[in-house]
Amino acid sequence: MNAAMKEANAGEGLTERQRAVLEQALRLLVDGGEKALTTAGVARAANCSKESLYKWFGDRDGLLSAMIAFQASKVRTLDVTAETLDGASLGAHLVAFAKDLLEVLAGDVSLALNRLAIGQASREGSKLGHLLQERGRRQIGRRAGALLEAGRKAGLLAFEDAEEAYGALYGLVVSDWHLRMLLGEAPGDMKKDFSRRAEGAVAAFLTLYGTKG
Amino acid sequence: MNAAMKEANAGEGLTERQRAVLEQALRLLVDGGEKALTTAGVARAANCSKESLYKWFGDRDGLLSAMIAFQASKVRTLDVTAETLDGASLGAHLVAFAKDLLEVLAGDVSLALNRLAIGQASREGSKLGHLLQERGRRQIGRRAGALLEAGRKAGLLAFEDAEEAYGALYGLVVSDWHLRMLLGEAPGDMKKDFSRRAEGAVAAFLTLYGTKG
DNA sequence: ATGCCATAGTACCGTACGGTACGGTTCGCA
DNA sequence: TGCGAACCGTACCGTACGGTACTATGGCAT
Repeated sequence: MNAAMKEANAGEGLTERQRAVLEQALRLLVDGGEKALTTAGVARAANCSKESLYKWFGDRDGLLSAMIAFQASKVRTLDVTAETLDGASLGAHLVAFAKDLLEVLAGDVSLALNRLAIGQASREGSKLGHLLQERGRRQIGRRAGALLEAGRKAGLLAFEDAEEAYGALYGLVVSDWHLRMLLGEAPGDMKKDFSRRAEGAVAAFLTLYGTKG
Repeated sequence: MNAAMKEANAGEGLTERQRAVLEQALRLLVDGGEKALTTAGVARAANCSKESLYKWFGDRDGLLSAMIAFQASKVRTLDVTAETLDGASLGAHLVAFAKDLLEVLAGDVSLALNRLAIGQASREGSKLGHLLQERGRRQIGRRAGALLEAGRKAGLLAFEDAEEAYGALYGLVVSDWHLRMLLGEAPGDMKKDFSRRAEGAVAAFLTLYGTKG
């Protein structure tokens, strides 16, 4: 594996070593929160030197940004193939999307990064917040947008503003669960309800935007 | 004003002086985030001594908890009088509730306290998170619950699980706006849409749970 | 007047963190 | 084999914060 290969398959301009370091940093963040994410701690956990951290990422904020970008680069939302949709398959796709959304939001890495970005949102013009928004929400929003658009093209959904319809779907699926998990409510207690919750939310969404009613 | 009076009209066991100090602490938090909320900074801003802070609130976490409890004690949700509801007044009440909800969530003190609690959620068993949840959400949830129950008693709403119906209303109203504001998106850009948003959400909610359709 | 209590202001201490500098080691390459 | 780059481990520095101690001051009751 030459240098070009190393740089290529990361999705970002990162070497394997740097990705391994970011992985350890994420682990630290998940386990102990932002307070545990010290430069010395990352260096110790990843068996690298602080000097290398500063050389690679500039400063602590650069490390945080790199962690967000790295995590986002790992979560690739596979685009739905534009197959022919009928009522049942649209419903199934929507339920699958809803479950995935809940699973992603309840993931410990996602929760930790959201907590990190929110905690830093007051200062620094919320740079991390915008990064997280851009890298995370845009991706999953596109998948939903494509799905909704396909449903409309197939005559199964009726809406004028796709953004509004997506907002309704998101709200029905997530409600205040995300905030509650961010505030510390154990996700473990909730995960068993994800399926039921996703199905109920999709049923309500189809009542609002489906053409069958 | 005697000592008993001082203690009485706060809603918490706080003297006027202590409430004034907490007010300054909230101001500091709103302006500069958690990083700006140092014991020395609070003492300087409130013209009090650090020793008094520790005497009154124990330690820094006690100060944070007191800030949350104090702020919650200020926001009293006036319970709706159980008047006779018709379709129009129920809709108006729901829209008013939705607007209030959005206004509260977009308030800078609310955002700052939520950011604070979320930032500390990883460690300490999320004590602040539970406190915020208990003091804030329960209040507004009760108001919504009473309203929904009144609507059902009047034959205007149909639902089996009030919690589920409330979750749908909340999701339709808030969607991901709260998270976006927590991540730093300027609330100023959104506030002008609150009315339209509240009305649309209530219309969708009535489509789902109203008895007219 | 006098003693008591609460509190402001300040000085102080220990610690922990961000960031830098330096010696020693490994590895690729000529 | 020798050289240089990258990097690890550690030591170091300045700063800032949480928390404590001490003094001074003003009000209040006896």
